[in-house]
Amino acid sequence: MENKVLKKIFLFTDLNDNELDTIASFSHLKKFKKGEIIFFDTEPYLGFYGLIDGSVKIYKISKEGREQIIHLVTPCNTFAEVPIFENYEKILTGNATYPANAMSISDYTEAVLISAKPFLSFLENNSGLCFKLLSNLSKRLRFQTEHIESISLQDITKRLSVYIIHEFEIKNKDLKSKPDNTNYIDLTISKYDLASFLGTIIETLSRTFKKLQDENIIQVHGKRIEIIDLKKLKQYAD
Amino acid sequence: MENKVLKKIFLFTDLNDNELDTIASFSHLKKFKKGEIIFFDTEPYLGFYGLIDGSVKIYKISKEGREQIIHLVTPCNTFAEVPIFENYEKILTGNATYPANAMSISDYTEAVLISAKPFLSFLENNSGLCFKLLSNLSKRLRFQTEHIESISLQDITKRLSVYIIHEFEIKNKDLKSKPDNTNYIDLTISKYDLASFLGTIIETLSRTFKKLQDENIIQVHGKRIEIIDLKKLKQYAD
DNA sequence: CGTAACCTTGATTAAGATCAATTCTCGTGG
DNA sequence: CCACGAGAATTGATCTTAATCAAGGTTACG
Repeated sequence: MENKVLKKIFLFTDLNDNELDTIASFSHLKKFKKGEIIFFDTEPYLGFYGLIDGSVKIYKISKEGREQIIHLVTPCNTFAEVPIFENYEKILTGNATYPANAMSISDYTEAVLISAKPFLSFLENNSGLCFKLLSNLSKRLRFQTEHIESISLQDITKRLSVYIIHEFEIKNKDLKSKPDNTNYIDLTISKYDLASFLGTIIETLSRTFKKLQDENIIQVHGKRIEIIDLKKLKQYAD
Repeated sequence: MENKVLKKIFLFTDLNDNELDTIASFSHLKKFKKGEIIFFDTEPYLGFYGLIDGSVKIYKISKEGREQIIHLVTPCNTFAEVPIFENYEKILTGNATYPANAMSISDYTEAVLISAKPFLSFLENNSGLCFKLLSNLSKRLRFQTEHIESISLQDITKRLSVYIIHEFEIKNKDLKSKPDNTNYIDLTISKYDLASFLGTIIETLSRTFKKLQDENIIQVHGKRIEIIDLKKLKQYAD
């Protein structure tokens, strides 16, 4: 694998070619089609992933078959790092498992699998990387704290409003170079996955979209959500 | 502050006296009565805490006043480490805030506050500590993943059963030296807090206890929960 | 152009929240 | 030692939100 692939991963951007070579020696690129499983939460842990292209959902499934998305991974980010540091013994003996399921949710997903054991040795001599990992996990933790709060304390209208506004802000940030006068977002995930991310089911999501549309706050055209009344939407989001 | 106090904190057990002295130089002990606030989620971030004695709840509150406990802290553990690594800039400029609220929930709580900035400098020269922190945050992350799953996908009977069995197992582990033939647990938190931890309210918790009691699975005497039929309880917990 | 995946809409149900009224428990001071 | 009062917990009646069940419509793509 070429170093420029590894370098895409935020965690590795500061590494030099030598260090990247080392990591490349115990990593390999994997490709997944839409709907393909990357790992199950019962599988023995091999290592963590860096997402190069596409998107991935990390999720849990109840006995009844309902799904809750824990995390949506975007390119250049890593996932499934948690087991590496949880219990060193388990990594060495191969008794660690993944904390949740992961599935590719875009047509072409490319991810680098980085082996746990050699990565741990590498990490011992690289405190900068350690700090970056601490930062990654901390951000994830903050995000999950807010996810718990949202699912437990807010109704679905609020959760959806927060999501739309958040996506809208990300889009504006990306486009901040050119003045942007668009008033819509394009959903990057299916409505089924959006429902699961918000902790609900697709029927309820559909009704909530309709409710916001009936109140002239948004206009839904397939995957495009036009924001008619940002102020009212923000009121719902608080 | 004496080093033996700091040494109680799991994160610091491997440090030598010299290192402990350094940490002590930018830490100080604080005491809280039951119900006292340790920090609010709006407050500027000063540093993280190591709990010496008592117990602490980390929680969020909705606009309507409903509370969701994110995490229950037990002695020897740390809390509020997240902001340190999230955004270095914000720490330096004093713009970081706590991720949630923290309140003492036992009569006498003692906690050490460790200042963020000097701790970060100290950490740069101590990779062992870095690894321990990575391990701490990873465990927390795993726990929160399960918390999200539980709140979103499981009904309250299951959540309560899981909690009781978990507490029972902890108790048996602690007592594993002497053969233990007790079949009860004593709640270490108020029922109000238990409800909030399980993502519900006290009335519903009360009804769920009653339901399990009516089915002859447990017997509730105040804070003591007698387990009559562990097998059935495990069925509910799955 | 046919089929499967995706999405919407309606009717009904169920779990748990809310509101309200008591009761229980326990620490404090008279 | 008892009485008081506050906080904690229970119980009942009702309401609300969102899940479930069911049917039909749309879209996209080979």
